[in-house]
Amino acid sequence: MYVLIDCDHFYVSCERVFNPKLNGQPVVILSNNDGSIVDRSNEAKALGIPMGAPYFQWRDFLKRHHVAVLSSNYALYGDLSFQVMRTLETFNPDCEIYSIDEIFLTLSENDDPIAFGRFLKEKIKRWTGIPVSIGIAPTKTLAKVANRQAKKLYSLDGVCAFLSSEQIEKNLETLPTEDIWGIGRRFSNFLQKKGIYTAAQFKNQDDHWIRNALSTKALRTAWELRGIPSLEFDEMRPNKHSIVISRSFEHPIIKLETLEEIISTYAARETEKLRQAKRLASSLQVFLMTSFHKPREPFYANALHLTFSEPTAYTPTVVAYAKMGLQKIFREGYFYKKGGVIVTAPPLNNTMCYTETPD
DNA sequence: TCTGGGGTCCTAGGACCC
DNA sequence: TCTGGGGTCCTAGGACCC
Repeated sequence: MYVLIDCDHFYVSCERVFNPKLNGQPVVILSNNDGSIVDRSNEAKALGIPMGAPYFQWRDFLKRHHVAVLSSNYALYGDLSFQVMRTLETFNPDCEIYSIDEIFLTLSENDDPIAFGRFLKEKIKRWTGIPVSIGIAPTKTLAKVANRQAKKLYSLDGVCAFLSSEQIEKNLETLPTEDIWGIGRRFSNFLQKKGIYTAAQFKNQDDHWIRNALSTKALRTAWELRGIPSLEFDEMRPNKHSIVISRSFEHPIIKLETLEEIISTYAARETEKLRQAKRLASSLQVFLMTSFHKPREPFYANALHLTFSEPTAYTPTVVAYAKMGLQKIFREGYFYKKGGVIVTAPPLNNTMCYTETPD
């Protein structure tokens, strides 16, 4: 059996650990530039505030309803995430850290799923202050579904285990395709056009059809929904393959020189990250785009991939390449709203290890 | 005025080689 | 009519995730 532990409205919960006055209050957390709402408490959700909503559109509403509004503090969230993960590892070392607020682990036959889930939930809350919900099922994808139920049905008290195929079937019949883990908006729209609206319908489709019409990944998702484990369980967190720094600019930018400054800063910061991780970048991608949200203005987006002559973490080299790429994709006369630099740093091996360079 | 940032995996197609 | 075929590596782009 697979167990998925998912922290409840994680960013809000982190803030509450350090400011208990926020308990029971409606709270929202804003994205980097205070651009949009990236997390909200149950109380805020109950007011009808949607996830991802642009802050400026909701500012007055939030004020009127006395919603606490906080800028995000990723250093804090990273810290608490680490504590939650470490707590879990003391009870079960076979953990797969899936994201900042989710962790998978496997359960042996002998354990009572519900009792184990309750035990973990209580320990994490007591040791870290973070509330979690727990889903338990025969596959990771089904554990996701169970976790959703655990959050939704108050009577379950945060722990939901799928212990029979009847129970699984019943849940999949009411699960819309767009809420299946691994099926996004694009695929879900496509499926609906074909008359497939629920997870139960989806999993019963022909294998060849799923593979050809969607993807091999979607096929694996179907198997998982049928109860056949088809996703890997990575106990060892794989090394990152790429590092991204990208930002929406506060104001639209027209001039190349301004963009050059910004892109150079991103590139320089990435070399710091590389050296911290003791990695070398083999290539770099720089991208640039105008706003998605201005249908009347001309849209332009472009990206360029450049490979270094040899893997590097040397700031001047990376900055020079980033600038060179930028100059090639830059077009006069557009209002640029977002840009970024991605460096790809392949998994570690002996020859690619970073060693001190005069920098 | 103002709409997030950081990731993964898969595939099709081109370049190159024998 | 038909112009070699197969393997491998790389990249761009699309789909998805939190």
